[in-house]
Amino acid sequence: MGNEPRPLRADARRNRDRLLEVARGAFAAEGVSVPLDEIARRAGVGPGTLYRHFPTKESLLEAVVRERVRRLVDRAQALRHDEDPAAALFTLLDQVVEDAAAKADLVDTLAGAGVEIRTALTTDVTRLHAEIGHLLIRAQDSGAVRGDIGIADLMTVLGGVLYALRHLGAGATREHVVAILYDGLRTGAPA
Amino acid sequence: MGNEPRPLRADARRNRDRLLEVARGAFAAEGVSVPLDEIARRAGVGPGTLYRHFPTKESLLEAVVRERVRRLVDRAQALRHDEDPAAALFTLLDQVVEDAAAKADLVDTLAGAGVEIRTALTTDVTRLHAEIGHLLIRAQDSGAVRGDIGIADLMTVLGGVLYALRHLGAGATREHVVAILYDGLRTGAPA
Amino acid sequence: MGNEPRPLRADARRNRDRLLEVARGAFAAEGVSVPLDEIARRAGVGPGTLYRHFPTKESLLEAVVRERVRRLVDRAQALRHDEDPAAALFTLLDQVVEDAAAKADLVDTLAGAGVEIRTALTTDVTRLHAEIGHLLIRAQDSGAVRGDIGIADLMTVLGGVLYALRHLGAGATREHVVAILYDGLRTGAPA
Amino acid sequence: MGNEPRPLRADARRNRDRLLEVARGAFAAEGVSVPLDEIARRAGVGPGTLYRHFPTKESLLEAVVRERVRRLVDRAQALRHDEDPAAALFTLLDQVVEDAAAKADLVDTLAGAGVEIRTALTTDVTRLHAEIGHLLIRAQDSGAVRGDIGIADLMTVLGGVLYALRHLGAGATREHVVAILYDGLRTGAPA
DNA sequence: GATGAATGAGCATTCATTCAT
DNA sequence: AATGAATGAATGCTCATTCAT
Repeated sequence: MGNEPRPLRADARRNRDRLLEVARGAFAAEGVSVPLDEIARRAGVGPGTLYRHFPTKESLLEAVVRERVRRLVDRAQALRHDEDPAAALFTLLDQVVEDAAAKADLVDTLAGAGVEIRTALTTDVTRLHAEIGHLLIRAQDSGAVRGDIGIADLMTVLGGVLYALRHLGAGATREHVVAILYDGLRTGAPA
Repeated sequence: MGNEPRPLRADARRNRDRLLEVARGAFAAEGVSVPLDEIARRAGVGPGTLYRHFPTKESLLEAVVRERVRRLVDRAQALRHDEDPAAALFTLLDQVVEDAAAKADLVDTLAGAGVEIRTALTTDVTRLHAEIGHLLIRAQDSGAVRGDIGIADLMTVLGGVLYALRHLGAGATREHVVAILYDGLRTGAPA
Repeated sequence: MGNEPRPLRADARRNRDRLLEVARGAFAAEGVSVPLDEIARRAGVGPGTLYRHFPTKESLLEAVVRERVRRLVDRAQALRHDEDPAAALFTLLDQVVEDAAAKADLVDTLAGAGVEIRTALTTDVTRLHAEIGHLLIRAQDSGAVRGDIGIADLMTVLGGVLYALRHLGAGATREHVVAILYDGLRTGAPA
Repeated sequence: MGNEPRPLRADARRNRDRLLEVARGAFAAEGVSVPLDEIARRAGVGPGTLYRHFPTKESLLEAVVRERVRRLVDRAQALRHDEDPAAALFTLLDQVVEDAAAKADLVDTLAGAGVEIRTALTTDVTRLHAEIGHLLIRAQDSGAVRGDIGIADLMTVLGGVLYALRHLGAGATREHVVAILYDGLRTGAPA
């Protein structure tokens, strides 16, 4: 196809990496409204260079998010055949939560719904859904997780939890928030 | 003190109401970044008229959010002495959820953290917290709701749920999302 | 001609006077950029009322300025036949300076050049020029005031002095500024 | 420290110069209220470009004024040790007048009072005051200039004269206006 | 390939003027 | 005649995107 990203020159690669790194931090800390000029400045390149690597702001956002999604997909795959299915699910959720807790405005944009996500990301998100779905079903089959919910429900709730974690009110703790989610997922809740 | 907002002229009242209505919808659907000019346009008035009623964007946001908060405070107060404390709490949560389900980027901005909330709103939000806190404690005392969480945890989770409901993924249902939250709040969840 | 301002109703007269009074103070203190709404508010009337009396902002400005000009014309006329022509001139200048010293952005707009002055004022300004011109010529004829300048020069310098008085630098005094002008006008300056 | 304004690219330099030129003319002719967009338009650039060079309106004003002030400081310094102190002072005043005659609403804003002047300019203005003050004292010591006035008086009067020159009434001449100022400054004027 | 200057539509806000009540 | 709500053009400033160097 000649369509795959031909290997970049070393300096270009370096710039791209630095831009992603800076963007990750900036979006996480200040939200998606950070000006691109600012990201370029912090990365020590001109805005034109940023543009060469990411032709629109959205494409930069996408790249940042994709990275995270892929990492989660990897983790989910590693847990695919875990012996304790419920533990596997909660371990992954722990990782998602861990990963996103400190992160930001994009993670929830992503996890929340896929609302604004474009084509390129769809594949990765779909795969993540599939992997988590696999873990969910195994956990449900084991009897430890309630059987009345589907993967879409879980993903939606997860988005909400990520959002909540980024907006922990004074006096609230991550542990409590996560505990409520986990207990709500488990069977054994009263009729 | 003669300081109360004297009754508006009929046409002004009409415009103010229309502006609030449009703003409510616009903020809910598109987020707080909707241009004021756009809100004015949709309400069929000039930007100057919007300004006359709401001298800054924040004041408009505040007015929209305040309306909702006050309604919830009223509802909470009506449940204050309900015979079944747990039922009272869940009834209020139902109402919050109902109210906010289709609504808003602001409600969660509100419930989520109080991120950008100014003086005028603080009072109302504080009162809402207090009322829900009262219901929570009564429900905990009755033994039906887990005792290890505080009002801050509940408000934070609630914010997350509202967020989730606004971003229901395809295949997810409001009932399932809410069920997970409610069961997570109840006692009886396994250790 | 039926064109002269028919006598106003008592309340209208009162409003007009109050508006002029407020406008005088506001323009003097804050400059011509004071919003009309603000002037109306301070006068305790609606902007519509202001508009009824002064159909444009400029017309209000004009009215304020005209008042001052007319008072000066009256004073000049009173000095027309004074026994000491030079003293008469300097007395009038004193009065102009006195009048304008505390005043403001309009006086110099006026005195400076007539730059922005419209038809209605022209007559009054012309009369003021004529009166001061008369005093100037008498003072020149008496030998006390330099003969090489004309009324236009004097008016221009006067505008500059008024301007200077409104912008007295720290450490400068009105007396010194005026002394320089007066001495510059007198004969007897060295060749 | 590598902190000096690195040389601009040729095109940027050209734009910056053109903007300054246009701003100089516009402020001079129409006053400081000229819209920035208008200045940009006349310079043939977008408002963003203006912003790149001058991030606020005030900074543009400052730049325009600073240029003039610095030129005058230079001229004053060249006259510091002139043999004829009174001639030196009047020569500088001539230059100020010459420079500003056709110019500007800002120059007088500057000379007049320092009304709106910010930090960056303060230094230059202070230096100009100091230089003119030096010339004034030398001229006074020589006996040719009246001893009862200070530098603040002179600067204030100078501001007024600049103002007057920009508002030369019909029939008035620059020579007459300046002659009045100069003679007012000289000794020998009658008591 | 990199740079950073230029672009220009867009935003929140202001205010002289008009007009329904 | 007074009121004050509405209008809408205009302003200073921002920033994603484009393009000359």
